[in-house]
Amino acid sequence: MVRKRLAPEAAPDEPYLQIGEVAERTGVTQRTLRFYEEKGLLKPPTRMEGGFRLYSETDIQRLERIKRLKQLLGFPLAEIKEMVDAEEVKLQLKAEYRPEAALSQKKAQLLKAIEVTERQYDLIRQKVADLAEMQSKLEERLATFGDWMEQLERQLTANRKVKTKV
Amino acid sequence: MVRKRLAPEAAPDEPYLQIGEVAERTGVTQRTLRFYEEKGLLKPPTRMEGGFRLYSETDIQRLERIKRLKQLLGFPLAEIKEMVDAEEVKLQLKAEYRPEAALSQKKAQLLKAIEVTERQYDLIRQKVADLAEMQSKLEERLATFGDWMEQLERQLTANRKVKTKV
DNA sequence: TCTAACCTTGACGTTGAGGTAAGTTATCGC
DNA sequence: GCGATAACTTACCTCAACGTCAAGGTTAGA
Repeated sequence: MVRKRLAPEAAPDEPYLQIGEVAERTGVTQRTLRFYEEKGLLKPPTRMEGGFRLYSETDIQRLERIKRLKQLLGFPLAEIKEMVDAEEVKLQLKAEYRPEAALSQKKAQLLKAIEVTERQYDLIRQKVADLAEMQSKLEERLATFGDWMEQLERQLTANRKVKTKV
Repeated sequence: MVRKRLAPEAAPDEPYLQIGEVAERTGVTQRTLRFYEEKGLLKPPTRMEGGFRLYSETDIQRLERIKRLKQLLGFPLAEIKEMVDAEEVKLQLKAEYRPEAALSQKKAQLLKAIEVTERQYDLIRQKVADLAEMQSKLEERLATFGDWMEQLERQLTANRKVKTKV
């Protein structure tokens, strides 16, 4: 687990990371990284001559988004993939905002992105609402527990008094 | 899938349901019901003479809570079990609030219930916060998309004008 | 009492999400 | 160019959470 070799510093502009570094920094295993790649959740990163994977900062950001969605929503990876893909459309659009051609095609893409995002949004809104309700119920319950505890305490001290009296 | 026989109407007070009815009404499969029982998520229901399972209304309520937690949190069943069990402690305490003996024992139980509930509460609070943040980000994104769409529309109509002119 | 519909247990299969091990190849510092 | 360390692929394993028969017992209604 000790990392002796330095990260490849050859890259001048962007700092590329090998799989071990990425694993360490993000807390996922190398296996998981390869697995996600296999499943299309992460797109194949660039490689060194010898085939070693080199992850860019954007790759890592995507991974973090995946982690987050997975943890927060608990959905199967296939759905997570869809969601992250939808985000990517946004970046794509922003990137190639130049070419004047194919405007209507761009519109179609944008429409789709909007649709997906809206679905996502509704889903999350619903979940927030449900969870909030659950939260308030738990609050109530904790209050009730507090009351009971007080009562119990009173009864206990009362008992002690009786016993010491006898 | 067609249900021809009526539910057992023999029970005068509480309406007990057979496994098929429960499955139909709750949307889970019979297999899942047996599986949850096996895993301790549902306690063994009462049975008819011949061994047919008979679920009470409270059994079903417990099942619904399980479904809800599973859907909202996406946790493994083992954890869901813990959570639902914690709720049950509450009911237990309420039920046997009579016996004056073993007060301190009751206190211990209550303390544990409080602890578990607090853990649950914190967890959910955190989740709500995270999801709310994600929600607002999605909102932003949708707004941005809207702007882009407007721009696109403008460009498109401009294009059309040019073409018709030529 | 007979039968259609329902239920029982048992056992094996499947899918998702990785873990683990083996054998081989790369990289890097010396 | 060598040795240590890290990565690569391939393949099999695991665990959770059910699905899917198969073979037989139960129940209610005619």
